[in-house]
Amino acid sequence: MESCPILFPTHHSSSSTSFVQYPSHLQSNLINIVTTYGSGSGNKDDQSKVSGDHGSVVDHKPISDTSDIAQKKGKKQEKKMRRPRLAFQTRSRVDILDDGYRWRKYGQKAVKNNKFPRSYYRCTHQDCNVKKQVQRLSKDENIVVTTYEGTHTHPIEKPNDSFEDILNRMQIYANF
DNA sequence: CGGCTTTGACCGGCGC
DNA sequence: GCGCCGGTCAAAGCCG
Repeated sequence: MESCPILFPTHHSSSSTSFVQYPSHLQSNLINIVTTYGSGSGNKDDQSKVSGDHGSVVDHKPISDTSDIAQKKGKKQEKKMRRPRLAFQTRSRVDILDDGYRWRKYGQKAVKNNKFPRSYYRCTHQDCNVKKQVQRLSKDENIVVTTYEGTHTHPIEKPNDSFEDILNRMQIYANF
């Protein structure tokens, strides 16, 4: 996997097709980028009311409006905190890509159509609610799909060559 | 020792 | 209502 610098096109502009070189030490080659928005998945996120009580998780305040009761009937129309979701596929032998941020694994679940489990990570920051999930495709063991959800509210910790630029581009995509 | 991974339980949404 | 399915929690243990 080493010494195979792959280029991937950034298709943000219709005319100019820029390429970003992928460092070989990342042991991964970017294949595809898909940006979606959390319209379907609700932001149930942390209810902070588990049976374990006094969980005192992050004081994540929901976006409860004044007329939340009235909205409860309508619901699922707007709001839902459309946090941007960015998914990109890489051809890599390792699941965890060092993107410069520190992640804490908080779950691992097996999905139906894939024999490989999906890992859930969260950015280890107090105010940073960025999550990401990593999954390896069952069809191609070499393909790893990494999905980012949210936007970092703090600067990157370990700048990583081109990866920072890639992430920066992704943020641009995510915003609009 | 501290931070992180592991792992089963739990929970909410959705479909039957 | 029940069970599947995907996402999260949290106790315990691992590892530098």
